[in-house]
This record gives sequence, structure tokens and C-alpha cells, in this order.
Amino acid sequence: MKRVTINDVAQAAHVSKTTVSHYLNGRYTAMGEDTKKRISRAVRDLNYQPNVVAKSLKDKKTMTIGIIVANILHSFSTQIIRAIEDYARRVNYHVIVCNADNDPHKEEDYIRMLRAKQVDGIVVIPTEGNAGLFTGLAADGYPTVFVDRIIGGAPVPSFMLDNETAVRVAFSHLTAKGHSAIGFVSQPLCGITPRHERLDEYRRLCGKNDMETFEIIGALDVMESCISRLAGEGKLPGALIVSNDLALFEVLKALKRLGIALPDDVSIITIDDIGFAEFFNPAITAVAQPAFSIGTEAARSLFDIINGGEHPVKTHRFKPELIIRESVKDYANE
Amino acid sequence: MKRVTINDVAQAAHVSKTTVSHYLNGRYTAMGEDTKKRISRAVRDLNYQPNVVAKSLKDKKTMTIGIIVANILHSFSTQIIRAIEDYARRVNYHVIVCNADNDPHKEEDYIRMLRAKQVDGIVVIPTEGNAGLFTGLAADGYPTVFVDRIIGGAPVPSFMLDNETAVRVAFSHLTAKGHSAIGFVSQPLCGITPRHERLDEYRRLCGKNDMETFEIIGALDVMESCISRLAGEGKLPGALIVSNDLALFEVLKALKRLGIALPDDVSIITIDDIGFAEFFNPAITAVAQPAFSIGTEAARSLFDIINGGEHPVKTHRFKPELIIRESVKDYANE
DNA sequence: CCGGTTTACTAAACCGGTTTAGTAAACGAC
DNA sequence: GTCGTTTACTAAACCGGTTTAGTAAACCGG
Repeated sequence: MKRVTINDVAQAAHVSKTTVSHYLNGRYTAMGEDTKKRISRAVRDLNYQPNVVAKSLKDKKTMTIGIIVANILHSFSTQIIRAIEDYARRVNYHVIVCNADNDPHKEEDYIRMLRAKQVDGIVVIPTEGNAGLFTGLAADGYPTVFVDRIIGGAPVPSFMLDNETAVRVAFSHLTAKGHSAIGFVSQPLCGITPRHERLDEYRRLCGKNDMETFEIIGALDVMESCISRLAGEGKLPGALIVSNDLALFEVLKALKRLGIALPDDVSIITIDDIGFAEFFNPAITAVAQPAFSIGTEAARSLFDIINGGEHPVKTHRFKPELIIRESVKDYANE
Repeated sequence: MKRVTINDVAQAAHVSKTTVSHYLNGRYTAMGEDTKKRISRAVRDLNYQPNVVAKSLKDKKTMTIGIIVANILHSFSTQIIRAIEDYARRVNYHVIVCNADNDPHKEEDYIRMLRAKQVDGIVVIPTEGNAGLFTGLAADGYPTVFVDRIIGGAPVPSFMLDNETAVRVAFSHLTAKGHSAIGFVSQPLCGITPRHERLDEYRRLCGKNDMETFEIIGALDVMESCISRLAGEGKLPGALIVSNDLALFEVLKALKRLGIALPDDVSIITIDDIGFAEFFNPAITAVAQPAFSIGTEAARSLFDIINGGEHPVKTHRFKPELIIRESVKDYANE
């Protein structure tokens, strides 16, 4: 796999590598027809491909960005990545994808390596543990944007769902359908923004409506047994707001195993729509977040910053959309 | 964002950059204690991070690989990427992810750019259209492995499901349960290996068992209406082998819309297990492919090649696993 | 035909590391 | 005290591009 360099081309075309470089970059001012032809021939004959690494070194620009997600297996992350990769492609960039698994050490390691590789910018779904690291990135003026989360104190623009509205929409839908006992299912908060915001708004709404809160909060691997226990005690509320798709999986598993009928025994509304919701039996009513738009806007903002644009450090909120399907029983019009 | 270079460190420590380089690379033979301390101090004080691009240029090694999938939104691709990224991380590599959307031009473009960026190797879910390109890669000795598909004539190792066995397992399961009318649902073949292999084996089995073939083959956006039409004419066979998850989505949508009961009216078995199959109503019987193992082995092989190992150009087949759930009606033990 | 401009091209520096080849000083053996 | 070796370090080349600062030759007006 011998590599052809600009020197080889220069030699073959009997010109200096300066001239070849000029030719390749379209600086034709003052170049003889014959010279052009000879270079063009040499390039073709040798099948020359410029070495981008060398160019990057000189330019201090790699045309590559990094994206750090918790886990690419989550559909939200996948959509964000796809949106960003699409945008990147349009502006001739490549995307390095990293899975930090919500582990601050892995995350820090990735960020250090990405910077060492001189990527031009980073989009990250950040973990709380690295607040200092992110503040440092911002202080260095390293182009960075957050998605889905905010890290206290780190002055980095963030792109995320309007979680309060999402919960409010879900809650209103349930009350409109005559539900008065509404539970909330979530993974442990762990300093993760959307989990906090969603739970907080749920609590606020319960308080405002003089309703008891009913929180089912646990790791994915205990959620199923947790729900089973509650159901056994007859303590499951008539409606559940499920905070995300992963939690929904566990809830559906538990209900199926327990033979609890949906929506007759319990109604469900989920935040974060998921592919199969549409043809599930019953179809799952959801408050969808525009993951693709979030990713696209995050990318747009990152590239603006990379290209020298000044960007206000603000949190960009995206409106959710209620998709009414079949998993919420209507007690209001009975 | 001013970058600190090895020269800055050298100056601060009052040594040459050669010495700093030696120090950073652990070549301590012949280095005074005091010198070491001064360099170590300077590195810390200046918060020096080596520039990997410069190192890559010299080393002719970027510690980066590329992975080209059709579409990261497909769960198979996602799993492959995750497996490869995990492996890459362990050997200190990064992964550039590209979505070629089954478009040979996009694919070619990505491959050209990845090579220009000097990535050390590529794993790709290839499209038929670029057979020549891949043969060229192989001829250049560029480390490349395929996943999920084979391209005729390109001498590149490939890692994929044993599709024949997968279909045979599905077919046997259905016949064992007393099914005699078995249909096959697939997207158009388009030269895509697994689609071909699965359909071919289905046809072979029908022939061998003196059964009529019943092929429902169409693009995703017409599949639903296609199934509706057949159902309207009463021509839907009692059992369906669905060739992949995306097709399954469409089938389930159609059945739901038509009110066709699963598994009483029609039985379903799908190739390629999908997350929600377990708690779907009814739970979907599936022939699962070990996507994660496929990705891991592909990565292992690629890095072997990168590290100079000679690798036979062979197709590595992975065994499927039958997961019996509830979507196949048992007529045999009635 | 002289001086200035334009045309066509190139030598060398530069990006930030690694590596080769070498040097100066100290040390040790005879 | 001299020669060989070891110790501690460095100048310069190199990787493959881009860019700066030129130069030589042709051209051109007066």
C-alpha cells in the first residue's frame, strides 16, 4: 500500500510541488496550459490522493467533529447522531462517535483524545460528573454544544426538549380523560437533566391539582419487579406517565407478565415516542420529542461556532408533540 | 484557544524538543533526574497535550477506523457500530461513522474521504454498485472487512449471519407446528446478500417440501397496502416468514389496521430479533442473529489485518438462534 | 533598449511531532 | 594522561502538505 505524495506528482510532471499544490487548489492564475496538462496527467496516472492529515496539520483544522453519547443503542442517541452526521456530510465533515455509557471517566478520556486528535468541535450528551471539564472546554473556547442535558455552571449552549411542557401535555391529556390517580415512572435521576425536569414538573402538577404523587423510580433491572410488587399490593395507579422509552420497555414487560390489561386496567402515556408505539396492541399514546430537529440544530450551532460565529450560551428548547393513540382509557366520556 | 506545542514545553523546561519527545514516550534511558522533573513541571504548568495529527503524519497511522453502514437508524447497524466501537476503544482507536444509505455514490465518496484522512482501516456494509471500488481497495492492500453482505468478486473477508440456516430454522419451526402454507415477506432484493440468500433458501425449502411459494416482496412504503390487498382477496397464507425487522414493522402495521389477529389468523416468525418482540402482544417468535458478536469479530479481524496479520479472505458465518414466543400458532398439537 | 510589469514558476519555511545521527562531558581502565 | 565507553543531551531531517517570498524570463511602453 505505497502512498503517492505530492512530490511524486511533482516529479512526474516535472514541476515543483508548489506548483502542484497551486494546481490542486485551483489557483490557476499564472499557469501555463502545458503545465496544467502535465500535472493533470500525472495526478491521473499515479492515482494521486492528497493526504488530509498533512493538510490538517498545516491548516489546524481536521474537518472532523466528535460526538459523545451515553449509548448509541438508545434510539434518541441514534437519531441525534444521524441528524448530525447528515449535517456534517453537507459541510464536508466527518463524525467520530463515542459511547461514554454515562461514565464520567470514559467521557473525560474521550474528550481528551478527541482534542488531541484536533477535532474541530464536539457535541456531547454530558454527564454531571464532568462539570469542571466542560467549564474548562468553554474557557479554552473549544467549540462544544450539549444535547439533551445541561451541566450546572458550564457555559455551553444546549439543545433539548421542553421537558416541562412535555410532562404538562401528558398530564393534561390524562386529566382530560378523567384520570385522577397518575403515577410517574422513571429511572433514578443521577443528575440527568431530563429526568429531573420531568419529575419536578410532575410533582408541581400533582401539587397544583391536589393530587397525590405516585413515583416509581428505579433502575431498569429492578423496575419490572418493582411494578409487580406494587400491582400485587393493588397499589398501581390508574394511569402512568413513563419518563422515557427504556422505562417503557420495562413497564410493558411487567404488565405483560402480570396480565394487566392495557388500557383497561392501567393507562399509559410515554414521553419520547418509539417506533413500535404505532402498531403496538394497544398503540401507545406518546409525547414525542423532535430528536432529529434537535440534532440538526445542535449541528448547525456547532458549525456556526466552528466558523467563528459568536453564539449566545443559551438553552434551546424544543416543543413536544402529543400523539394520541390507544393506551389511555377515556373515563371522561363514559 | 492557543495551542501549546512541544516547543513551548522544551523552552519552558530549557531542553530541546527531542528530549521532551523522549520523555513523553518513556524513553528514560540516559536522562537526568533534574531534567525529567523540569519537563514534567513544564508539561503540567502549560497543560500540554500532544498534537495527534502531527504524530499521525509522521507515523502514517491515525488510530482511527471508518465504518460505513447503510443507515445508523437500523438496529442491526447500531449494534454493529456499538460492538466495533467497544473493541476500538480497547485498542485506543476511534471510529468515524458514515451513513451511505445504500447509495453507491455516497459510499464511494465516503471511502475516498476516509482514505484521504488516512484511516487505518474500514468496515463496511457494502453496496453492490461499488464492486470495482472494493476490488481496488483489496488490491491496494487497504485493510477492509465487510459486514452482513458479500460483494461478488471483491476479495474481502465478510462477517454475516448464516442466512440459510436462519430460514431453515424458521421454516422447520413452522412446519413442526403444523403449518403448510408459508409465505415470505421481504424488501426488494437489490443485490443485497441477506435478502437473496434468505429468499433462495425459502424457495429451496418450499420446493423440497412440495409446497407452493408465496412471496410478498415490495418496498417498505408499499408493503402495507400490498398485504392489505392480499388479505382482502383472502390470499394471505397462514404463516409468514418476515425477512427483517423493517419489513416486520410494516407487516404488523398492516395486520393491526386490518384487524387480523395474531397468531389466530396468521402466524409470524421474523428473522432478526427486535427489542420489543419480547413484550409485544403476542410476543414475536424470532430467529435472532448475534449482531454484537458479528461486530466484535469483524473488529477483531480488521485490527488483526491492520497490525500486519495475514488474513484469509473468507466469509465468516454466524449461527442464528430460534427464540420461541407466541406469534406462531400450534396446529400440530391441537 | 531601458525600466517596469506581468507571467510562470520555485526554494524554503512552516505545521508539530518523531527519529537519526551525532556531540560534549564525565568516567573508568590501563 | 589517554583512549574507549557511557551518560545526557541536541541539531537537523522527516512526514506531506500549504504558503511566503522570491526569481528568471517575457513583454511592453516610451
